[in-house]
Amino acid sequence: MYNHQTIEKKWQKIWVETGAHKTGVAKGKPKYYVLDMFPYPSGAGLHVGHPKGYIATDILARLKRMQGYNVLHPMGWDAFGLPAENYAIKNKLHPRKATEKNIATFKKQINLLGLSYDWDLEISTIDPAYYKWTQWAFLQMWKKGLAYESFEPINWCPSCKTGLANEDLEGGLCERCGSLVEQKPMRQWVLRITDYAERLLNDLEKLSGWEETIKEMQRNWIGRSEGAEIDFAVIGGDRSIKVFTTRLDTIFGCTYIVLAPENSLVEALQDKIKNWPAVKRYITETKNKTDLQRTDLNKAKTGVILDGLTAINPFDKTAVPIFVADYVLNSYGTGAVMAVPAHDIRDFEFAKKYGLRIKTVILPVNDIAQESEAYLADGRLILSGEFSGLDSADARVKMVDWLENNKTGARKVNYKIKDWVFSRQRYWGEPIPIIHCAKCGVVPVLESELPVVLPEVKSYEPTGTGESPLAAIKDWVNIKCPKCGGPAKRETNTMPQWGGSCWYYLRYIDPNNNKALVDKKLEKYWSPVDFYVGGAEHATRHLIYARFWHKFLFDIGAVNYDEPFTKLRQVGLIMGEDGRKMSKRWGNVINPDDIAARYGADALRVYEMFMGPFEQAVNWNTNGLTGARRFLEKIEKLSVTFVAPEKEDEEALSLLHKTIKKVGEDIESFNFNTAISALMILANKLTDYNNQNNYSSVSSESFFSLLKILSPFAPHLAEEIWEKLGHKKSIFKSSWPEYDPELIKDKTINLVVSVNGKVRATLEVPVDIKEADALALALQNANIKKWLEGKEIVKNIFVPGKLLNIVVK
RNA sequence: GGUCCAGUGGUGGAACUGGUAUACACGCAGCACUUAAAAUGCUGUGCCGUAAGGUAUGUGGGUUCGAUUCCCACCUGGACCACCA
Repeated sequence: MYNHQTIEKKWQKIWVETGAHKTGVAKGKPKYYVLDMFPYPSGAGLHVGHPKGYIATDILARLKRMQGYNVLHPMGWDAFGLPAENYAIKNKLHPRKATEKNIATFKKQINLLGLSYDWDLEISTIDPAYYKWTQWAFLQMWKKGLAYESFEPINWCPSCKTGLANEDLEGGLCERCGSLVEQKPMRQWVLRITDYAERLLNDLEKLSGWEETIKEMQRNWIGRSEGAEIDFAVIGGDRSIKVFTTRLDTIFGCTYIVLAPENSLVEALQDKIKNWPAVKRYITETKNKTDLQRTDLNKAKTGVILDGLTAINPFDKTAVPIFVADYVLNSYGTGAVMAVPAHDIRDFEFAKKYGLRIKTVILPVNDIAQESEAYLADGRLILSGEFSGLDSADARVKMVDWLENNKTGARKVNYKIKDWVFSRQRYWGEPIPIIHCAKCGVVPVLESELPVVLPEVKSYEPTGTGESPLAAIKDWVNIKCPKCGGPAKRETNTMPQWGGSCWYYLRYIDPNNNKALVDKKLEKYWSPVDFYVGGAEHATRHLIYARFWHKFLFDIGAVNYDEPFTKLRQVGLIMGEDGRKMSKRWGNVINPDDIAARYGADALRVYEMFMGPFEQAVNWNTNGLTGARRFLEKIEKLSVTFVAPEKEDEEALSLLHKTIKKVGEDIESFNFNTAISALMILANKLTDYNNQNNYSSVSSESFFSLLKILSPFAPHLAEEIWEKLGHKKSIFKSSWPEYDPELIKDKTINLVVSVNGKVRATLEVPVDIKEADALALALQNANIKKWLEGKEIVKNIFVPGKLLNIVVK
């Protein structure tokens, strides 16, 4: 038994006093940048699930330091944003006070676990010296035309009283508070992330260190589709209708056109709509629907015809009716579609309901088409003029050529990703550094005037007016125009939380730089982040936003690399013992402080890494901790009872070297569970030997190697034993042991002998045994003889070093 | 509906590139130590069977000397997206 409380307190104190975790910058050493996604310091504090990723990166950081790297391993706070602000409002505390308090709690909890962060580099997004550069980057985007004002309807959360980006929704609900999100037209700042869509997509190919699942999620989110934009001339109107389609091969089956209710063409027809009360009513009804109601897949499709208007199919010149229907989204493509009911489920459903014509123009090449539903797959074209007889894929190419030759359409690529709604009508965020002048319009704040500091307000609750609470501070809002000197007003919207987290990993490199976003020499040394770890929930938000921001910084020459994160791993959640997410609501929260106090931080670290594969969600099980604790005690006991042998035991020594190899490899590949399992097997072996002999199996040098490979997992205990065994300098100043390739080679193996694929014997033989010798040995084996009796040997399969399979009949 | 992932003992899980399935740990049972309990140590532990042996990686097929691993179909669960034309 060891007293974890004494040991852990002691070493945590020593590490601080000796500056053990200061970032190394020794010359001639390679660099390694290990980073956690920095947390929002919410009011609830940490539960045992939060540190899982931090423990993993800590193990990696400690390994890399011992391997002789200069390691950058920092931590900071994503402290602006709705959660912090909502917490502050609820608890009647100023957001800054609340945030500071939460940061203190988080930091205390993190430090209990013996994590080796360099706290000298700590940053916080709410620090004006930090957000100066968030604002600076925004201004650079504005200069390049990537930040613009828009008046389109956007997602509006009536409870948080702010506009939200598409990425902030979960199934039509506000991701923060769960309220039904409305569509509300309002002025807002938007970042043109769509300009980067192609690069964000293509450069995923470069990211071989990312898990395929995350890349796939980003591909889906960006949602690239190739197709054609087609002009349909309108009879009875002065404008043509543009539609986007990926299925140009089906155009001869187009029997009507549908416009989204918000389509600008519908607006342009205002005069006519006056005479169409049904249309007017339909549009009003649609506007009153929430996004959730509108996109409910179960509801029947509705729509209304634009009487008297027809559109002309450029291919066959047929006239088709035009409808307005809310199953068409204005935000995608042109907000208008050519409806091909025979080959699209949605159009099929709509056509059935309104009795519209269904014209089949694609026949399956092999199967038989069913008449009761739309045929969606590719096939062979019929009733399609000169294109009849072609296969779909071929037809799409020829038909788009035809469109371009006839100037009635063109090739077109569309993306699902939308521009990033970047303003929030809330207090707790970075002020957008823009001034509105009555004469000059939008004027940027001078770079020399940055940061625009978030002023103190009396009431920081959201107003719901489309302005943030900042609008109420007259002497802050009213300002002279930097261009003409006339009266002007500051922008009162603030940035979303995702702004500050787009570039924080650069700030750690150079946390006090007030002259530039980052010193380029330092950035060149440390960038990119070698290993990045965080939750899967950031796959399509933070990780897309940060890649976009970083590419922009690269384009303006502020950084040297165009992808910020080389390797990326996601942490699997730790669920409650009941299998539900840990939450106050279910009363299943396990607090890391309690566990560390009772079982020790080292046991907690070992247990969390041993629970299962790193990426996978696992249920917490306090019983499982005893296994981790027993393992640590076994090691401690080995150290206390250590007696150096005259000669090392060969088997134990070989196992040690195999374990050194495995643990090093497993840490780098994040297979912590198998690394710990290997350490346990080694500890068990050494313990067994000690129990059977009066001395230990390996030399003290070898035992030190065991301590070293244990140390990233259980740093406190490893330090303590290391010191007790006579070392003056920290174990983390020692170097990671090398395994001896000769020692890990097996001299003999257990050769499996099977008859017809069933194992009948295992023979201990030299590793390099030849087939003939193996067969001769096998044929002498009594059990094998029994199975071969009366049978004829057809052939033998021999896998050197593994098995011999005798096939009989 | 789309995209992706997974399914192995009572439980968490392991198994390299197709080559001894169930490593390691929890739990459980028995034993030792103890006045007793806890702790610790030892032994056992997929299922059927006294054993020999048989059988087992969601289900059903296939390829193979040999399949948890590869292929096809289905069932179940999860993640993300979702009227994206």
